[in-house]
Amino acid sequence: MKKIDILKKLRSSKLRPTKQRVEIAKFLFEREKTFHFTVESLNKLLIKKSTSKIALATIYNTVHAFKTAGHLSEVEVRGNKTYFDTNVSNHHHFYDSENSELIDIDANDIVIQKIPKAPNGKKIKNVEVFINLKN
Amino acid sequence: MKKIDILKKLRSSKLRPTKQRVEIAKFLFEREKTFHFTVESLNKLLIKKSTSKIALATIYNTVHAFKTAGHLSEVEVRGNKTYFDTNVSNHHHFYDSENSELIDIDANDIVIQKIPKAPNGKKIKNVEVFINLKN
DNA sequence: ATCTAGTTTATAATTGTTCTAAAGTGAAAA
DNA sequence: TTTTCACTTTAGAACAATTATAAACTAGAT
Repeated sequence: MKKIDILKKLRSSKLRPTKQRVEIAKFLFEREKTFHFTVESLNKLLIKKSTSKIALATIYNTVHAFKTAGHLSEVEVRGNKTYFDTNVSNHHHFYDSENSELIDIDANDIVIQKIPKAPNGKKIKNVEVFINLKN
Repeated sequence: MKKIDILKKLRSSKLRPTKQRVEIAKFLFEREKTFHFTVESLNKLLIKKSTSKIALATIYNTVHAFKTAGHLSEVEVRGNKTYFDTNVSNHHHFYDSENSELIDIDANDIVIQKIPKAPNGKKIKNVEVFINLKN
C-alpha cells in the first residue's frame, strides 16, 4: 500500500493527515497480511516502533474513525478488550485462547447449509462464525 | 426445576448453599426458557425481586462459580459487558443490537457444510455462529 | 453451643475506554 | 508568507465493568 492510499484512508475517514494519524495508519495498513489488535497492543507496538509516544486518546480516536469509515472491523471476542481487524471483508475467525490470537478464515472456507430465519420483523445483517481452538 | 436441583447446582459448583446463593440460583435456574443476562442486569432484577440487596461482588463470585462448574456459559457479544446464558448446551445466537438482546438458536437449526481444518497442531474446541440482526 | 473455614459485604483497586479543556497545528485566506 | 481558526493532540480526569481486600458474619462439623 502506497502513501497516497494512506492519505485516502485518512481523508475518507474525515481525518486530517497529521503526523500521529499518518503514523498509525501506516502501521495498520502498510502490511501484507491482515492485522488483529487491541488498542492496548497497538499502543505498545507503536511505542516500540517509533520514538515519539502517541497519546492513548489519539489512538482510540483514530481507530474509531477508521472503524466508522469501514477501514477497520471490530471482532467479537469473549472478554473485556475490544479487538480490531484490518480485514474488513466478510470473513470468519479462529480464536486461540491459549495466546489470545485471532486467525482469519476466508468467507469461502465456511459454507453454511441451513440457517434459521430471523425472528419477527427482523432481518439478518450478517453471520459470523467463530471457531475456538484448543491444543 | 426443584429446590433439590438448586442445591445440587450449588454443591457441584463447590458453593455452600447460603441465603444469597440460593436466591441467585433460584432466580437463574428456576425458569422454563433460557435466560441471558449481564451481571449488571442480573443485579437490577434481583433488587427488583427481593427486598434484600445482594452485594455485587457476591453476584460476580456466584456467577463465576456457576460458569466454572458449567452451569452457565459466557456468550461472545461485541462490547464491553460480559453476557451469560443459562443454556449450556452447544447452540448459537441471534443478536439484536437494537435492544442488546440475545436469542438462542438450537444447534440443529444451523448446519455447516464446509469448515476449514484447525491450524498447526491445534484442534477445534467448538464452533459458534452469531447472527447479527437488523430491522 | 462452640469453633472454624468459608462467605458476605462495603469499599478500594484495577482495567479498558471515553471525556475534557488547554496547548498545539494544518491549511485556507489575506 | 503570515495570520487565523477550526481541528488535533495531549495529559489527566472521569467513567464503567470487574476484581481484590479485609473485616464482620455464618453454615455446618465437632
